[in-house]
Amino acid sequence: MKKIDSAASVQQTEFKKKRTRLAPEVRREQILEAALVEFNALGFTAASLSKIARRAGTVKSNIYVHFADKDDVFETLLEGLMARSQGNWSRMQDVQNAAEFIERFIDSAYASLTDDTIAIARLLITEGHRVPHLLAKWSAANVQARRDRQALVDRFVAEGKLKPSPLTEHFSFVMAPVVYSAVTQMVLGKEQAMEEVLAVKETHRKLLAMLLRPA
Amino acid sequence: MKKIDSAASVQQTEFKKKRTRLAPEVRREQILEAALVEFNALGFTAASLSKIARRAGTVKSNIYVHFADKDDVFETLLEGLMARSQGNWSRMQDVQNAAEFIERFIDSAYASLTDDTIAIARLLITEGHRVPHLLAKWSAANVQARRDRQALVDRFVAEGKLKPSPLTEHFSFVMAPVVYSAVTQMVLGKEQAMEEVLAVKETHRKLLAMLLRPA
Amino acid sequence: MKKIDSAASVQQTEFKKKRTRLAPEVRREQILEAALVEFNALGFTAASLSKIARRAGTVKSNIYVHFADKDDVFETLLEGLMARSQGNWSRMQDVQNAAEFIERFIDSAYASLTDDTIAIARLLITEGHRVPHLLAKWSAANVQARRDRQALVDRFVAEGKLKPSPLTEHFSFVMAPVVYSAVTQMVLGKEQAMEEVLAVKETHRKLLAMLLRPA
Amino acid sequence: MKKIDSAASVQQTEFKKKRTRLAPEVRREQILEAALVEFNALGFTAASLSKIARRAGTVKSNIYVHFADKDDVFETLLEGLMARSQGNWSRMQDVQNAAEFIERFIDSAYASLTDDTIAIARLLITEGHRVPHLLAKWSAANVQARRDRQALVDRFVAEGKLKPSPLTEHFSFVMAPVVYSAVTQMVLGKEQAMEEVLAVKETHRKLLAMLLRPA
DNA sequence: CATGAATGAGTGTTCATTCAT
DNA sequence: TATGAATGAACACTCATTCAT
Repeated sequence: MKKIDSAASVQQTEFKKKRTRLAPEVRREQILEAALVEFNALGFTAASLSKIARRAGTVKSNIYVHFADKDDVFETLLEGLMARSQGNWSRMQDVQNAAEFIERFIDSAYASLTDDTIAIARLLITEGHRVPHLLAKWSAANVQARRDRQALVDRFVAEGKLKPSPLTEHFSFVMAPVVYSAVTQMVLGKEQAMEEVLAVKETHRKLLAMLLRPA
Repeated sequence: MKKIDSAASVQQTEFKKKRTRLAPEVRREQILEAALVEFNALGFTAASLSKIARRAGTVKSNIYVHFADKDDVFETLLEGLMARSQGNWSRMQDVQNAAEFIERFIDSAYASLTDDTIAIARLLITEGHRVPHLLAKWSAANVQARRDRQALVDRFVAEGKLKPSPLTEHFSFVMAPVVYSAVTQMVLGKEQAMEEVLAVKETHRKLLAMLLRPA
Repeated sequence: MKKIDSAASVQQTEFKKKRTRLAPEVRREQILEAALVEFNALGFTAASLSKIARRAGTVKSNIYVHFADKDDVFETLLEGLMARSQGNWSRMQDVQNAAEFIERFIDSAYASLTDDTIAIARLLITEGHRVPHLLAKWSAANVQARRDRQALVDRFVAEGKLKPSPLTEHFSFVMAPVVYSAVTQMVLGKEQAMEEVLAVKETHRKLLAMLLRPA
Repeated sequence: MKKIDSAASVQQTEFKKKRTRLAPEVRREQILEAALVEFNALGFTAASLSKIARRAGTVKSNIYVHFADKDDVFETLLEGLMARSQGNWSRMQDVQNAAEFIERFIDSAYASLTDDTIAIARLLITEGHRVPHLLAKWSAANVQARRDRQALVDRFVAEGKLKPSPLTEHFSFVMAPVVYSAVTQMVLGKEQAMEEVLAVKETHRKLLAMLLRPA
């Protein structure tokens, strides 16, 4: 069985590190950071605590000082990522017209395709079933966010800022090309996907202009 | 560590099955079928050959009679799935007008969101890095397919059957809502995703009508 | 923490043994034999499967081919020992008089203080709570055996072969010095306990003569 | 592997206790008390210092302030128990006759079957090999005690208070039913053993009356 | 082609013990 | 004296893989 390495495997310095004592929050953060890399590269099962520990500059057993078990590391990680990755729609509240709306949306939506977001998305797809409660939470948060955005759009439509269309009626649809871009990145890698993602982004922008701008 | 079970766990028949000798192709197929279920439910690493074997009605070591190793099972599986899952665009060659084009596209695209397709997509996302050569192959095939479709669309546009727009210029964009639907199914499960998927499909249909129908 | 070795620790021959394939019953028996030694010397928790395996001439993982887990090894072992260690009272059925009764009883009772019996007794005391169902089974078997013996004694008393006394009325009491001897062996070891055990045996014999012989 | 819990598991108070500084002797005693419970319930190896510490209201590492290591805790504990558990034969010095002798003996012997005594007995049986020096010490003390009692009995016999018999000649034999009762308690638990223990006690009393009362 | 015994490398987890504060 | 972070050595258990039958 070919072994798949965790992307850039950890340095194998021969020096025996002295035991370094860190504040728990610091250690936790380091471990979570390492866990993100490993879980994301290999998935939950294939990722090993020893490697995570080594990447975090400590040893396996020390992980158990800070987390209950492997699941706990995973859940804590995913929870943190989720909290951080709440889309930022507050900036859309006060747009003046469709052009501005589109510009802000496209910019922030495609800017959110960072490594972290891709990571969390991938983990949700591949390992979401492991943490149904988190999934439920995330799902609920998403439903709410979607509702908020829909309300916002409805208001803009009522105010005549946006043109009504099937899109404004079911506005979560607007995320489809963003998700599509994310998936492309997941499968092909950031580099390989770049070209297509940029093309998608531009097409997305143009189509929104067509669809949303009042006559 | 919580164990995640392979959905409906394998029958535990108490009878000791006599050794049954099958034609190699049959056994291979049985094993691949079982492998699909397990790999899809658990991912490559977490899936175990014993369970696959049991599900296929044989024993672990017999897998090695038919495949080189676990990777080989996985690759063979993915290769087969890919071959089978080539979208069917041949039926679009002879459409007479935009309405027909849209209808056929929407129908076949959303009909392709079967368990199998979702399975392969998920495996590509989660374990694609394991089989870079397959990924490359699949990627190349996709690029070609995209090109073909683009050519088709270009022709229809030239023939006046479809209205030119940013969408017709970058037609792979049209797959975004389908991919979005697939991802929704992956994350939420078929049941939970149903509603949103149907809504997306309808919105998709309506928007295509707006965008593609010549004036 | 001082390590306590399993009595005579296993030979450390440097030769890499070829893999030897044995009939499952043979392997099982070898493993159980080794397990008896280790469990008896160290107790359940302190005994390790690797050592048991090494002592049995195989490797840890092979134990899992033949047993479900450590508990299974333990239970199977204890069950086997119990089955084998049923006291042999059948020979007492046809004694002609008190002298013969006493002789046979003393002989067989103290002859039963073998290493195996001591081992099982010790395991019952130290680890019995681990296998409540076995304990219950053993307890039930003992109750029954005690009843049988009591009935036998009652008959002999009725026949005038034995003199009635508080002892004949509650005959399980007769085992007390045997258990006492067993415990002495457990605590002091066979060698150290020998003297006391022999003295107990003789005193036991004499007292039984006093108590059971009809006037 | 089933986990065996320490009977009534330790309180899980959520409050973070402030560090409380105690006089060393107090802490030691608390730790030993907790250790008795845990060692007795689980045996030496299976008992864990963290649980002992938690039960003692402190933390694992604090144990090392008061004891050298786990073995030290165990030895200290056993030593203390041994010192405390010396049978009380001083009250037998001045008995006037066999009846009184028997009464006092039976009462104090069976009264000694407390949880503590059972605990120490069990620990001696299960873990005695861990502390050979203590075992030797205990053994020597026992030999001496036995000799003292024998001397006492010899005197009573000479004084005509007790009737000579094989029992008076090898008087340690008299402890056999007590040990038997202890073992019954160990194996079956206090509750389950009660009935048999009481019966043994009465039979013991009656037999002593028969054997020791001068004609 | 089929099987099940055998095995080494690995995993998550626990635990006694150390150390700096 | 008290604490909690750190660590290495173990352990039970799993699994892909091999091999003899």
